Amino acid sequence: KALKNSIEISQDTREKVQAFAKLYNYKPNNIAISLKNRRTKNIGVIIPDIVHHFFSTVIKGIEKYANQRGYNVLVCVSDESFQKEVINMELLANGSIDGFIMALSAETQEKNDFKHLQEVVEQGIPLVLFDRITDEVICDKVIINDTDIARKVTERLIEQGKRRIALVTTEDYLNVSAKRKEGYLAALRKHDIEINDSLILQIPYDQDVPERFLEFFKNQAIDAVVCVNEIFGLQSMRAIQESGLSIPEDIAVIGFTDGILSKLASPRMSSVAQHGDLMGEKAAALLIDKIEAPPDKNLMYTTEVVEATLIERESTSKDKG
Amino acid sequence: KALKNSIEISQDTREKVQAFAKLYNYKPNNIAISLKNRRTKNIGVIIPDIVHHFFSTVIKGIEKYANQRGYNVLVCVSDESFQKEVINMELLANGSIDGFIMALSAETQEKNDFKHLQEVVEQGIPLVLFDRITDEVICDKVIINDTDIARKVTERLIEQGKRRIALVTTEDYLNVSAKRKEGYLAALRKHDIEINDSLILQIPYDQDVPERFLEFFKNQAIDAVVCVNEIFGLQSMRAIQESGLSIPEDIAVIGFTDGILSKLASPRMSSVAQHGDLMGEKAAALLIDKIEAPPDKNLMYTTEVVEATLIERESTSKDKG
DNA sequence: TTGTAGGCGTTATCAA
DNA sequence: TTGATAACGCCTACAA
Repeated sequence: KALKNSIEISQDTREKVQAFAKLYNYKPNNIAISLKNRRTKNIGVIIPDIVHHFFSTVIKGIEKYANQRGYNVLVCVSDESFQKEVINMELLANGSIDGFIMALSAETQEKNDFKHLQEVVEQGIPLVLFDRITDEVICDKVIINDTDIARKVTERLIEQGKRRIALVTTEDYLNVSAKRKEGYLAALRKHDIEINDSLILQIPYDQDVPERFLEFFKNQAIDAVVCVNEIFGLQSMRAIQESGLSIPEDIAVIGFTDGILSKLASPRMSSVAQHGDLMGEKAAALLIDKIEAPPDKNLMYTTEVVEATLIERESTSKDKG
Repeated sequence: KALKNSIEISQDTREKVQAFAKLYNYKPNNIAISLKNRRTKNIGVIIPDIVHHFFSTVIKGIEKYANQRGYNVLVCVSDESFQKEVINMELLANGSIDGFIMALSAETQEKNDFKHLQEVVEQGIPLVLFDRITDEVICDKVIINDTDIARKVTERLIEQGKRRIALVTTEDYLNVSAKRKEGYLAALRKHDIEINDSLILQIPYDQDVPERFLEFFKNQAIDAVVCVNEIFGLQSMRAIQESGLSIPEDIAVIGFTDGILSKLASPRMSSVAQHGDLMGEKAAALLIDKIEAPPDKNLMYTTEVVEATLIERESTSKDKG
């Protein structure tokens, strides 16, 4: 009490106690406090890969917000592996953290197995999913309007007179890619443009195959391309340039994830900003609110949608049509 | 004991106890174990910025190694701020972690104030510094051979017939930049090339000023440039290209941090690989060894040097002079 | 205003 | 083999 300046204690005693504490360099032990309070003030974050700009941006957002509210962030990387995701969750769920924020690994999405998540939810541990989510787990979620922005972006290209618009994407089991593809198709349909499967290039996640890009752009007439991430965007740009075509005159390019790559590409790449830091902040806010809410009021789950925005740069022409 | 299959317990009782534990979904509480054992199996990592490719690579290495040895990783971002670094350290030092791995914030290096580190060391908490280190704190360290590789890289350019070699760097208080500059100067001296201050462009850390690059390359004869990081490398390439010069014929470019940016630039950028993942692993190994060593054997401190390597790509010519 | 006891979930120790 | 008890460091309730 003296240390906490309680008014129950005489000024005199307080000073003495505090002086003594300083003298002996006393610091309350977090672990003991955690044990006592049954809360650790740690939040666990599990992401597929930390080296990707989008995910590190999200972590930064989580970290920033969580620190403000007195929480620390425990980061685990699943490395796109289902098994690592499960192991990491089990490890942290044993009392190391007060709640989880996570994006599903590719393998988890492929297998469609969410038992580990269900279990955590049943144990009453708050969980927030972001970006790579699933409808099969009921919990708070933070996503961007993937379908919508992909549709808008595609329509923007159509407005500019583009007709043979390609899509470079990953495999469909990644829900974000699937949604972006949906938006792309919707835009084409709306404008009565024939859908052509040969204009869709599907590359397995994180596989490095420059030849496929080159082949794709060399062998057919394309006047614009939408890529579901930054790396595909840059690889497309390179392939286009190597084919002797110019950007944006011959082919316009739009990518997703507005990171450093987009800004420093030449020409600078138009890109959909996913606002990872904002997503991180929102996810952390949802999580900490749930953690700190009285146990009875924990029944409502929200899905927050962060509005993605198209940043137009030199890889698309600025004029309307 | 029954849960841990101790032979002191009869087969019969063990089975009963374990069945019961499963039935009630019993999981030992990490916090209580931590309190009892006086160790958390957590390691704290404090870095200036997580969005930089180099740092996220290091985290990945730490994370990977630490997990293998049963440790979790608590990440804090100092955001290049002295104050945040201090706060984060104090927060974690109160029993949340068994040891620290960190790279100093720019501000800390500028102020040259390391009291918070000294304190932690005095408290007996193991500490490993990497990349952004200081000689004033005695602890384990992991660095790359900055001076050496910068010298080699510069000499490589000289071998190729380059004479007016520029350097793009940050302010000198960042020890890595200072060392790289030293290596650059050493190479010039060794080959009797006059040192010209106007060939050194110094940009404050993380400041975005494309004009300065343009001005720098436009207004003087330069035939090669060494950049202390990837971003400066790309900005230089862009400025050079915008000035109508070609890479590597007119100006050869070499960057540091061999990340995605280097690989996806056009032309692909030659770059010094800092092997962040390896640095992370080594740092984690040093730290965990110290944590787990008997308290008397904790007197020797090592500085591990990871050999940086030059990855030659299209932004420098392959031939020798 | 101050001191003491009990408990958070483990594990180690010792007695039964 | 088994069961009881203390201790890790803190906080809170209650007694003095």
